[in-house]
Amino acid sequence: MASPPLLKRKQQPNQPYGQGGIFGLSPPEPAPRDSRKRRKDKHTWIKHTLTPYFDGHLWRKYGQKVIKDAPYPRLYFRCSYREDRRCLASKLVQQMTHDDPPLYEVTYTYEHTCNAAPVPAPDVEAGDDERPASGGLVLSFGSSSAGHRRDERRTMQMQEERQQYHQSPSPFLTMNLDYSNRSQQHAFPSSVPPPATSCSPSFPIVESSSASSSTPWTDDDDDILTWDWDLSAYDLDEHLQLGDHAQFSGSSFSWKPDGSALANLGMGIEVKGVTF
DNA sequence: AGCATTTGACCCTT
DNA sequence: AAGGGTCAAATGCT
Repeated sequence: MASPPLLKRKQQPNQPYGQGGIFGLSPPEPAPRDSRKRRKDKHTWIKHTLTPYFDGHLWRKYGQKVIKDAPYPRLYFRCSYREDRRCLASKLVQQMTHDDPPLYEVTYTYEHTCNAAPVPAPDVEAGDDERPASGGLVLSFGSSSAGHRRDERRTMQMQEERQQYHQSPSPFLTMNLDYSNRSQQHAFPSSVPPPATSCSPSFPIVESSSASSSTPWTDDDDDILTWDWDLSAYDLDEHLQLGDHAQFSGSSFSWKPDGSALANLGMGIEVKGVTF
């Protein structure tokens, strides 16, 4: 039996996206009647990342479109709290390279007003696919408890993450942020596995913590340092989000007698590692 | 059954 | 007119 035709409700002329905006929401600005300037008026910022679906916010996909001269489709997301909390934050994700892992350009529009998580800092990025200089360290922000998807996807992501770190010419320091006290979840396109997740808190996502228990980090792979952090203790996500890869150089962190460590990330950010 | 995602149509901007 | 952004019914998943 043939599929019934898709009948789309026509919108009223002179009322773009319905009266009062999408889903009856008013735009954040006083809605000037010169609607032709609407798109330009949007507050947007661009970020390059290797993990575009994993920034500490809960997104809902609402569209996908093939863009002319772009090798990959563009994915459209908006905040899942759009209706509940009148949050107009949205983002579009465009894969830029076919590298492994690929680099994505994420364009954010409007900051989150849902109070679910801070907005990303555009100055902390993946560095446009530039690998850190030799001798530098990379902080890779992953989540240990953000999702609720299938185990097989977790496994796939695990492999993806491993690949990512193995390909780096310089050491990685992986910070596993503990989001167990948050209600955040993350949206992923079906074709892209989500980052390693667990319903239980504080599981490392890259390398197992099978090494000595005397230190909070493991070094069971020559170039990888894995280290769990308790995000709830810091306002770290004011500056860095899940999936961000922030580079900092030099020996700017030190151990403390109690097993914790202090890391100066620059940019005025100082974080203290905790044992687990 | 409820919710999220998919996908073609519609509409706006350039 | 072309390209891009969003809508919303259909579909899929849990």
